[in-house]
Amino acid sequence: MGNRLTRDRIVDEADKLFYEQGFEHTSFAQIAEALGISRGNFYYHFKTKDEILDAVISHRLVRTNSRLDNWELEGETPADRIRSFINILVVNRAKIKRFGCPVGTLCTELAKLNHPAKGHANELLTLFRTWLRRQFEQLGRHDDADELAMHLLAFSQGVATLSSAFQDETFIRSEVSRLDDWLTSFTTKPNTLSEVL
Amino acid sequence: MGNRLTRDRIVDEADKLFYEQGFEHTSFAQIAEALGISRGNFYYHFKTKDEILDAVISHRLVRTNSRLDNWELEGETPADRIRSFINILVVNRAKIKRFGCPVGTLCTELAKLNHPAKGHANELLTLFRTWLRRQFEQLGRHDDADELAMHLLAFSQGVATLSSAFQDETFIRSEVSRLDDWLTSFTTKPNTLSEVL
DNA sequence: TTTGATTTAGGGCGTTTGTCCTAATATGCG
DNA sequence: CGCATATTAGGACAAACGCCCTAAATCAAA
Repeated sequence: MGNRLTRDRIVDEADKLFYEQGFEHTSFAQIAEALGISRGNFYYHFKTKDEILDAVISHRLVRTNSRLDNWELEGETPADRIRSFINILVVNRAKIKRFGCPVGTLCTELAKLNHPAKGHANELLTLFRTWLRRQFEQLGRHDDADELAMHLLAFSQGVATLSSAFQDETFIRSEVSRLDDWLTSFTTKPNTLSEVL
Repeated sequence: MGNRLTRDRIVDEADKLFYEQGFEHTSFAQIAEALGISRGNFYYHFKTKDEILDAVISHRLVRTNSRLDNWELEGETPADRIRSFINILVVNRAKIKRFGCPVGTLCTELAKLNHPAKGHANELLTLFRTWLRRQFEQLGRHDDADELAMHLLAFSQGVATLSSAFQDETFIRSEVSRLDDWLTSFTTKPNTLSEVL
C-alpha cells in the first residue's frame, strides 16, 4: 500500500509547488529534490504526473470540507459564517498577493490546458458554492441564494487576481471591508438585488 | 528589419495560442506549424520566446489603446463608455467561457512564473484601470474613482474566472445585467460606497 | 534467521524544449 | 544583369521533460 509518510510528503510538497509555480511548470525532479528523495522512489508512489495532481486535489477537497465544517460549527449566525469565508482573503493576503487564489489559479490553468482533472478541480469551487448557498438560504435568501453565492465567489476571485497583479495587499483589505458592509446590509434591512453589485 | 508580414503573422498566432493554451504550454514548433513556416525562419524574427511574449503584449497594448479611444469617441456619456467595457464580457462570452479573460489569465500565469514580462503584462490592466477611473471621475465620483475602477475591474475578472470554471455563459449575462443596474444607480440617485458591493 | 514484500536509489528511455547555426532562396537596388 | 541584403528552410545541439526499469536496501512476519 505504500509508505503513508512518504506519499503524504509528496502530496504536500506537490500541493505547495503547484500553487506557487503552477502545475505544468512544476517537474518531477523539482518535487523529488525538494523532499530529498529519488525520482525512482517517486515513481513507486505515483505512476504519472496526473496521478499526483489527482491526489493533490483530493487532499484539498478533504481539507476544504473540514474547514467548512469548522466554520459551520464556530459561526453563530449565517452572516458570521459567510464572514469566515470572506476573511480567508485577509488571512492569506500575503500568499494571495504572490500566487493568487489557490483554487482559482488551478482551475484556470487546468481549463486552459483542457486537462482531464479540470472537473475534479472545479469540485473545489462547487464545494464553496454550495456551502455559501446554504448560508444565504439560512439568511432568508431562498430565492437568490445560489446567485448570491456565485456573486460572492466571483468577487473573491477577482480581488485575488487583481491584488496579485498589482501586488497590492491594501486593496484586499478595502474590498473585504466593503464586503462586510454589504453583508451587514442583509441583516439590517431588506435589500433588492438591483441595489447590490 | 525583417518581413513585417511574417513577423505580424507570428505575433498574431502567438497571441492566439498564448491565450488559448497559455504562454508556457505553447511551443515554438506549435506556432511555426500553425503558420506553415520553419522554426529557423521563426528564429530569424525572434531570438527568444520572451521576445515574442514582449511583442505580443506590446501588440495587445496598442490594440487595447485604440479600442479605449473608440469607446471614448462613441460613448456619449461616461456611463455609456463604462458600459462598453462591461459589454466585452457579453461580446466575448464564448471565448471567455473556454479560455478565461485574455488579460487576467496572462497576468496570473506570468505572476506565478515570476516572469520578467510580468510588469509589462500588468500595463494592460493599468490601461483599463486608468481609463475606467477617468470615466468615473467624469461621472462625478472624484473621490473614489480609482476605487470604483478597481472594483469593476476585479468583478469582471471574477466573472470571467467563474464562467470559465463552471462553463456557464448565462452567469455572465446575469452578472452583467446586475452591473448595468449598478451603473444606472450612479446616474439616478446619490449612492454611498457602503451600499454597493 | 530466513523469507518475502515493501520501499528506495539511480539511471536510461525516447521525446520535446529553447536555442543556434549554416546553407539555400527570394528580393530589391545599382 | 549582378550583387548584396533580407528571408527562409532544415537540422544540430544540450538540457529538461515525463516515464519506466532494475537492483539494492529496508522491514515485518514466520
